[in-house]
Amino acid sequence: MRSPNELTEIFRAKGLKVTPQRQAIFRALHTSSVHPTADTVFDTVRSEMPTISLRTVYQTLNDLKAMGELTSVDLGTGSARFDPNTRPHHHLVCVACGRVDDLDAEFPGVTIPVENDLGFEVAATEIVFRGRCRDCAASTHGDETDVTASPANTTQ
Amino acid sequence: MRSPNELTEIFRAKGLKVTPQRQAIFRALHTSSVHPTADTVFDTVRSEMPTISLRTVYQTLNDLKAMGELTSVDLGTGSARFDPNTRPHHHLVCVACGRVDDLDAEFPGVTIPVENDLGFEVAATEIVFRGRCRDCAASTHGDETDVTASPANTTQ
DNA sequence: ATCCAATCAACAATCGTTGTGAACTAACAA
DNA sequence: TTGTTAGTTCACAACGATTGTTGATTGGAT
Repeated sequence: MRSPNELTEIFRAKGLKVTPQRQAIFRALHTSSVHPTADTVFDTVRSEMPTISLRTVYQTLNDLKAMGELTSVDLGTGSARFDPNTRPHHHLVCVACGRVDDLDAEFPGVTIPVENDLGFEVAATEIVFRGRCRDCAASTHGDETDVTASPANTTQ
Repeated sequence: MRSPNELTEIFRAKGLKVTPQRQAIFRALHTSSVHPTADTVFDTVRSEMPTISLRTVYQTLNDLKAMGELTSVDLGTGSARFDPNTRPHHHLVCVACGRVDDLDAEFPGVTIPVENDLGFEVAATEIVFRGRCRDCAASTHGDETDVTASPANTTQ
């Protein structure tokens, strides 16, 4: 997570220009608490800069990703979410509202059991908790939709 | 995992007709060890039934999913993978060849730490190990591509 | 054998994302 | 300031994965 006033140096250091579009996109990313999709960023930025194009949003997001200033995650929600948190962490995905929260925690015990070892070289371990966020859990008592826990990202 | 000869009863029990297409798709799913994409199933079935359409494959796959005979997982590889294993399990995803393997193991320690509790009601926990499968690990020594472990499904 | 609902498959649409190329502008020098 | 230029923006179209539509076909209970 970077403070908005660092952005000038971040871009300059890579030889990239500091355009109003990039500033707005950067700001939109760092003020959003949820992990926005490209389209969400687009909508946010467009409210203050109506002429910006979705293409520019994608391009800038990818530039920032290439610079290591953000990561993108695909949680099976249909579109990629962009995350300014570049440290290793896991995710909480609300199946009701689509909200994605970070979980900064370590799970040292999570390794492939020897009896299941297939010679797989693990580079990264990702844990996703699916369920209902506090708000959705509170507001949906009685009219449960289908939450029957399927083990992996069930595609919609 | 079901044996192919169960399929007649499975379909009949749901009032669905046992068509040659469905038989072929069912067979393709249960003989493949990797988790095939719809397109992979399509190619497999087409080799013995050249007239089948991709649309029918998607339709049947979704029917089987609705019947609880398979699950679909989105591991950020660009397309959904279909998995006849309907019991809770986790996945090993090869970043080099895209292969997906099941991991039938329990991780009882994987719960949201109390200090991170946001009132989230967990319905399912999914763990994805990303790295290189045995074959790719063996064949890529020396010409490493970018495996820099980002914590969550890095979108391509 | 007949009939009706179920099924098939060609076609086009959708959604998220990216390629292209021409117009534009931030950054730096004069 | 102004000019130059490399780096940017953006309208348009393309792309891959998936789904909707629909007319024609067909399974199978009667």
